Amino acid sequence: MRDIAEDVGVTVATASMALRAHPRISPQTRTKVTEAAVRLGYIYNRAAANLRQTRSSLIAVCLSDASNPVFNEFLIHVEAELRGQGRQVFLGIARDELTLQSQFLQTAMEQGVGGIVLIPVRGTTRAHLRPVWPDERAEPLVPTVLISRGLEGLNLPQVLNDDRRAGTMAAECLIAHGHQRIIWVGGGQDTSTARDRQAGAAQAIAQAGLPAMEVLHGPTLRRFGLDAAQAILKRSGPAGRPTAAICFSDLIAFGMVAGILRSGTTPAESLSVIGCDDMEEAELIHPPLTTIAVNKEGIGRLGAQHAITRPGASVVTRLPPRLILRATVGQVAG
Amino acid sequence: MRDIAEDVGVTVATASMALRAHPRISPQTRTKVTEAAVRLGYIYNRAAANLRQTRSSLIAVCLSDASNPVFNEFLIHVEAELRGQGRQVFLGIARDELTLQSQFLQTAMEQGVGGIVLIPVRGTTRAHLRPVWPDERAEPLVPTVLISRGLEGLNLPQVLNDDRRAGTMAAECLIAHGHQRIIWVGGGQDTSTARDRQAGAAQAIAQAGLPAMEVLHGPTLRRFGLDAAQAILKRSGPAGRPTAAICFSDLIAFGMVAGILRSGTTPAESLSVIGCDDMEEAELIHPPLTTIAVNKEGIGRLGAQHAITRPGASVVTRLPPRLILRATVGQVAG
DNA sequence: TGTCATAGGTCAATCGATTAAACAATGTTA
DNA sequence: TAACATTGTTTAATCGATTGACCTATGACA
Repeated sequence: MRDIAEDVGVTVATASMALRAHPRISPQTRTKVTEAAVRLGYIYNRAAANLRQTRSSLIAVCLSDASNPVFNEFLIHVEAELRGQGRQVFLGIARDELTLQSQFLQTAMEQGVGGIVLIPVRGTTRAHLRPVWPDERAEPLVPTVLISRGLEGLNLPQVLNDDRRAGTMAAECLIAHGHQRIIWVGGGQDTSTARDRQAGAAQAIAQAGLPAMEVLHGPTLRRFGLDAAQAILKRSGPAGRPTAAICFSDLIAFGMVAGILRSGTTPAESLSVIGCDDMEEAELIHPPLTTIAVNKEGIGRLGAQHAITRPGASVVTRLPPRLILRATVGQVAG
Repeated sequence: MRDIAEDVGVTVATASMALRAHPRISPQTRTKVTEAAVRLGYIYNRAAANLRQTRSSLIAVCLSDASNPVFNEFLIHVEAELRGQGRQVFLGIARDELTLQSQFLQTAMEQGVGGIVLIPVRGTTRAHLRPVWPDERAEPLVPTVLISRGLEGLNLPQVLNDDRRAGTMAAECLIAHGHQRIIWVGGGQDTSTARDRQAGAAQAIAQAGLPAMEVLHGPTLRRFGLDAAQAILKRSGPAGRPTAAICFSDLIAFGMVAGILRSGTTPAESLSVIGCDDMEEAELIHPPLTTIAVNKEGIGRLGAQHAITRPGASVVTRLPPRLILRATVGQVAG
């Protein structure tokens, strides 16, 4: 920048203002400055600018875990929105470890990010957010938003899927197809997503007057779904086992579908499967997966916006899910 | 930092040195300073430090396209290695657009990154790298490394899979199973990955004295594989069509497998399929996919290292692939 | 006792940009 | 013609940390 100024014969201040098209600068000098900038191959130092302005165009995005592709789908939309808003992504992957997450938040603050989009690791409490939120009584140091997974009693903006509703929709879909013995596969009690979806499903089943659903908690992995499906199908006779499964996540549903095929049958005829998320591949596996679609783009984009302009207090937004009927839920005979 | 200095009763310079455990500072003052730092909730401003030091711990990582999950698998390993080395990730997703890629490289330089890991968008030339490499005769402004996809004649460090070998291995596997009519599905001429894999396969087929393989180029999408499989199976009688397909990427292979199942048959009995990449789900679909495994961790980690410490001139590293025999390749009858 | 090394700090410049306030030149108004 | 706006630019402080040069006790040695 000094070079430019010298080249044109003005001061650095003028050059700075000229480059930012400040109204106080005459058009002539501005063009001269911009030309010189190009000619000299000038590279704007955003970090220096941020330092002076004590605000930053860098936004931290922390994924609890990248092994579940659905989080990458969120990431894509968050990144798109941020870029559209002239922000940059400072990425962290917490690998489901609370300490990694805290460390990342710490470096994010050190790097001077202007906002944070967080898919929290399971078990996250206020204490783990201390790097961004040292004083409980005040607001976080920078606009911070939780997406996809909620954290209760936290007074933080959150953008979530309406997971309770999603669970209900899944159960209702199965019930409408005549299923009476339904099993819940996957999840656990340690994320709001899993808790809410399960609670929603349980509620719908209770409301329909059906026996309480069996619950099989487990990790969000294809492998778990695959093993679960095979185990269920091994149980003696169709009378002794559920006819349909609600999977906490599509990832598990994919595994179940594969497991069912490996057992030599198909989902619709032996064990109906409904997933949740509507991941990209859901319609492209065989047979195509019936699932509850989560508005990943809506959540990602709104989350990104909230990380830029702090929304009022603790706004919890829940976007409605949508039922996608495909081929893995069959009508119960009789 | 000023607050700390005042609190302890030293100058800012001393505080700075104390926090970095400079030998000139006595243990006593150091502990006093560190204590004060904790007590006052001090947050290290890495950007300011980088500004002064004119070097940065931020490393740019640019993905050509996040819709192919294999790039996310690379990302995970790159991130892990960078974090291990005390660096941070500045992420960009180019959505397969050259302009987005150039824009990202520009912002990366503006942000003052210390290195760049790039999976280049198809069609990338030196001109598109100008933001990082303005002067052709000199080195890039910061250590820059290409991973996964190579760019010819570029005098840049590259860490790649040995794609030619991968293509050869795939073809040899099919040939060993008795296949004579083999079709190539996916890819094109615009990435080194696709070109090399295809060339490797073609070579193996020629060497075996078999008729040249049919080629069906197309986008790296499940959908393309699915449609391709159905189209191939619709051709009149087994005599008139290939008995095996080499897919440019697992993603396409997944689609083909689904398409074959939708046609009411299975890969091993009607159209053998071999993929390339060995994505996480390859072993968890039904039937499990035979594929050529790419050393994604090796490439990701080595790439990350090269972006930190510039390796000698233009080092092109090709990591060897590995054949993973699973269930989608069948023996040809007769 | 005078000289010198050493330990432990302080001073002040610096990285690259931004910005409030001061200033000079020109035009405008009473 | 004197007082005042207006326009375009410069001056100098600032963001937060780092660092080479300089300074001051204290103890060691001749």
